[in-house]
Amino acid sequence: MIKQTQITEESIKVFKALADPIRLEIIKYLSQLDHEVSCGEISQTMQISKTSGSYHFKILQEAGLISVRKVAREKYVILDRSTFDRHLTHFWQNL
Amino acid sequence: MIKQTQITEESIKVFKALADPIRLEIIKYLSQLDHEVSCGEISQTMQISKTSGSYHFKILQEAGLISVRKVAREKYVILDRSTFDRHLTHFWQNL
DNA sequence: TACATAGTTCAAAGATATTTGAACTATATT
DNA sequence: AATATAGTTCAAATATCTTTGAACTATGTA
Repeated sequence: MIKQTQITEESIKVFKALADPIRLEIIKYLSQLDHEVSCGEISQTMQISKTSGSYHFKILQEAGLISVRKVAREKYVILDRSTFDRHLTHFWQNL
Repeated sequence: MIKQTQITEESIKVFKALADPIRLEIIKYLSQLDHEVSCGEISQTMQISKTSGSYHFKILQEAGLISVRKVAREKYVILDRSTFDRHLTHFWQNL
């Protein structure tokens, strides 16, 4: 029995998360590195304030597009490609 | 020479267009029928006002997700699957 | 011609999303 | 202990998105 995704809040969250230039740049950056990066490093690279960074990471995380690992003071993020697959690559199957 | 899509207004428009429950329902409906449908029929099916329908169709059209053919008084819409392919199925290639 | 139908446009109102700086928590360093 | 660093939270300001109804254009029909 294969789980069929509906048009859920989940899909909407994913597309909303993708519908912003800063967040797409973050995703692009993460996809090029393909390893964990600290939030601070990304904020610096994107030239955004830490507050703004924190906001965008929360949106990305709640959409399931990144996963987060906390190490002491720092937070490391990495793409969760399975979420991209589910909602983008397999868009028609899940509609 | 293959054209490389940037993180452009175009991508943002597509994701913004997808980030709304009504528009996702419209897309779902169109994908099931797979033929031209009038705007009025969709508005009725979705139970939205014609003004609201007109607004959402414009968003979808400007994102390139539907194409439109005008026949006298009526407007017929159909999905443009190539845009979905470009931005969803081939998301990573175009990033 | 008079009326109906399909869809658009406009501006106002309401709802959401984003940015900002200040204050905060928690950890690290001297 | 004192200071610095990484990140969060909050509320206010701003920007953007969506809905609404009224007025509109264009076409079809009696």
